[in-house]
Amino acid sequence: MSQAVFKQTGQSAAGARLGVLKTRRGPVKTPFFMPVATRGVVKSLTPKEVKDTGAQVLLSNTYHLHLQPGEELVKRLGGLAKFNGWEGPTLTDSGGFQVFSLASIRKITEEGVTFKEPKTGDEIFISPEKSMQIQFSLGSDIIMAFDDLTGLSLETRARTKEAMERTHRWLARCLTEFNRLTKDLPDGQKPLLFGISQGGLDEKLREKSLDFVQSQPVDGVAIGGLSVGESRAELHSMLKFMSLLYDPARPRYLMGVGHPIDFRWALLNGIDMMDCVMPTRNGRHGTVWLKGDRPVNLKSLRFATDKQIIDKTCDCYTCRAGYSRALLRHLFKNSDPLAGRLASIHNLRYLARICEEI
RNA sequence: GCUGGGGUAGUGAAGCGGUCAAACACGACUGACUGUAAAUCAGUUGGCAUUCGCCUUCGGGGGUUCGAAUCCCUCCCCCAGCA
Repeated sequence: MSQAVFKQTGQSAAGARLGVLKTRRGPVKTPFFMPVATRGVVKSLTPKEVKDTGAQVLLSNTYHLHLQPGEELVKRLGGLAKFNGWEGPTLTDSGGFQVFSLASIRKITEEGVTFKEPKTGDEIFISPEKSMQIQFSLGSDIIMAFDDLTGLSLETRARTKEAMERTHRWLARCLTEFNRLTKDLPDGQKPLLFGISQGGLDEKLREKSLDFVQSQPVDGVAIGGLSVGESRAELHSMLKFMSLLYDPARPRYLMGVGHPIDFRWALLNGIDMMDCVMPTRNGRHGTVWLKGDRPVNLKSLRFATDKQIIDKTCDCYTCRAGYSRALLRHLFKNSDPLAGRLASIHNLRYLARICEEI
């Protein structure tokens, strides 16, 4: 762990932490939201469009980029930033989420996880070491530990403790490999490494996991294993519980949360950074947020003759440029990709503004 | 005018005597989406009732049959070829 990666600079009137996270591509202001660029780009958007929403950091994915086009190719092309044109820092997820989302095609052993891609027939093995190597080759600025994430169904719930313990063992291996890979880099050029805590909806496990991760020389602490199907009340209650357990000196990253209501709650409970597919996926599917965290589906018939912009209080490109709800509905109904782009921009700006205004 | 093919729910298109309110696709409407197997997925889509169900439909009319979108007669309309 390099010294003073994170510095708290204050607290918002509402109670959110304000601070600065230092990365090798420069400092970023916390709190911040990371748009998801799984395959290297935020679906359908240019880097400039993403940046103009106020985004500072992008999230990309180890698993997907390893499959296609492969980290060696990305490395040869100069790393992610050169490859995709995003000049700010990029955080890469470790492939851990795919242990959960691709549960039906994967097999976990202590050594690592084997995935059998149904589309390509490829068999992919990812271990903690392998995940570090891939992320390092991709040129990630914030590397995530490879974790074992389990769901909430009865049979997976039984695995919560086991998954947490394995995540801890794997974190140790990640650290060793990370140190090996980065030992020759000067301090300012090292990527950061974040550890991930698990524990499901069990407070004791959560506390134990946070304690363990924070005992390790990681640059940041991530909360994994939430937003996997639990109720809002359960999510909020756990976030409140954990808010008293964080190391004040390190950034806290809540993985996968992006519904504005949960987002605000997290910020008011000590979280500094988040990512989520919701603004972009829902945007592409036609749903945008209105002031008050109210989602509306632009495809709905009731917008057919609506001359208003999405939200007159919004300063995103889509709203400033004056695209009416009626036009957006028309574009959605005709499958014009511009519709999803404009809605994604609006939703990304919506979350960025929460960070700026909370 | 002759010969052949065809007219099915918003559209295209199956069905060719009962299990047909009628496959499937598209369209339409509604909903879902939280570290992206997701520009995706689910439900509804004749009327009424919306729980069993009831009613009216497959170009029009008339037959045959216990029973027809499906067979026969007739009329109307489309398409192709020949006059």
